Amino acid sequence: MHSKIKGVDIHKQADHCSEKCRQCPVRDSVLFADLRAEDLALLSIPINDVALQAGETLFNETELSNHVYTIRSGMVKLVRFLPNGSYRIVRLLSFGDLAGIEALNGGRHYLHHAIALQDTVACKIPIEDIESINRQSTYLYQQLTARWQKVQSDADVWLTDLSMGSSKSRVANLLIYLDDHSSTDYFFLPSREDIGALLAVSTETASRVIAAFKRAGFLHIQQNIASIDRSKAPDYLSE
Amino acid sequence: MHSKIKGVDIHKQADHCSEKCRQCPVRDSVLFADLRAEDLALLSIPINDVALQAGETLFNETELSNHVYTIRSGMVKLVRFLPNGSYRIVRLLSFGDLAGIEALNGGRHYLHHAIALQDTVACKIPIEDIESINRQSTYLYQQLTARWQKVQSDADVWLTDLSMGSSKSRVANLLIYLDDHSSTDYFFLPSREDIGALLAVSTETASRVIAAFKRAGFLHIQQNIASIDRSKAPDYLSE
DNA sequence: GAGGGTAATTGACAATTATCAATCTATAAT
DNA sequence: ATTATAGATTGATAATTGTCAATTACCCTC
Repeated sequence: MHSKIKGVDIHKQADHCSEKCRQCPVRDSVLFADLRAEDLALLSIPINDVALQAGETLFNETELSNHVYTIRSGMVKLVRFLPNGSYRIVRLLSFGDLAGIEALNGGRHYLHHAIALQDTVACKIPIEDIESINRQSTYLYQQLTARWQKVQSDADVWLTDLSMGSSKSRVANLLIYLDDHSSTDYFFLPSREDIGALLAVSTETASRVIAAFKRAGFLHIQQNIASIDRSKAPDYLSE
Repeated sequence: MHSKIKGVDIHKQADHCSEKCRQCPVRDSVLFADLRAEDLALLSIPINDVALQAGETLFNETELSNHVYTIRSGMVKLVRFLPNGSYRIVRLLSFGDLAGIEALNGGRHYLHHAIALQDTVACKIPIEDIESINRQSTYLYQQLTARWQKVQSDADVWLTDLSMGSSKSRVANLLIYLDDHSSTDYFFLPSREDIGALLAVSTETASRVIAAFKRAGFLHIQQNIASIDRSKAPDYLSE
């Protein structure tokens, strides 16, 4: 596990949000997509971008949950540590996802550790802003419900495609998942240790299967950049 | 898999909801807990109870999602079928949980099959009612957010306690989960096939572990009624 | 370019689990 | 009570996966 230092805010000083959000390049697909201009004006508390390098922590399970984070680029893993010291990655978040959504339920702290898998930029939104908008209008609720809904369906994918079946089918499903969630024809391949924690298999098993997929021509790797040839996908998917 | 017929409505005729909900014995802990009397009066569409026997279906994945269901007693399994014919139980719902919560996101159909594990009573609530209340007041949002939040934390439990580690630790964690979610000192023990689908292990493995726990005195069974002696819990929990 | 350190790969073996099959048990119907 | 039936248990074996260890590949710094 490599949980390095906390990511630093790009914009150190307070920064009135409305103008920034109106110009946000991903506004159409993120949390405030449906907000009218007058709703945006309600935001008085600064919204800052956070840039993380691979391995840096977005938030810890124990820390006060005063913000949610919209992922603008990159990828974040949500990690849960177990009493015996092992850990599991329970979800991956990418473009448009909300990290720390549980903060909206009034809890004191987060449910996971959120750690960047690769270089990541996130928009840090104070909970107070969300609640302030919610008091004045109902436009956010539809967006928030959609995010919650995605949490559920992502969890279902994890439980059915990535947590059962043989190690080969799990790894194959993970590669397809990563490829599907990439906007390019290649994607970032996590370390073998992370793949193990993603799929609940040992690091060595993850390595063996990845190596076999490379030999079979199903997977190609250059550095951490990978691509798959679906025509050579193994036929035991979902086994 | 035994997915029998659809459960029948207890109250066949339309039934104005407000009076009924005010008298609902579980109102304090279910969806409408925070509603004031004048909000309850907004409910014009009938809300009916549904009684299911073990094995009966509450809803299918393919059916139109026009209702959510508050579980008032009993237990429901959420099942996802895989392309290859196998299936997995991705969650268990009991007292106070909302089944079909994904209907609130405007989708056409449900994400799972919901099947009663034991005799179950649920309160069938039209989506239109929820939306109608939401247009007039914000009291429901806090309740709904809490339910979504529970979906997330339940999924985390599934992924960490019930989907990784040895089969023995998974079964032990399941027994503790079932015991914790029971209001009595005993609980309903699912069939070995269902335990297998819950934990992503084979039916035979589930049977072997259950039998071993019985021999060890950790688990006691009479019919489908089970209880555990935590002092005899195996020490490899969360392994 | 050389060296150091971390991650990945591979091997050998042990442990766990799935699979196939048989037997046993409990429940319901006759 | 008897029998039929489905579920539970158990056995034997094969397949998969984990574990421990060694080796190799790769990246980063100097």
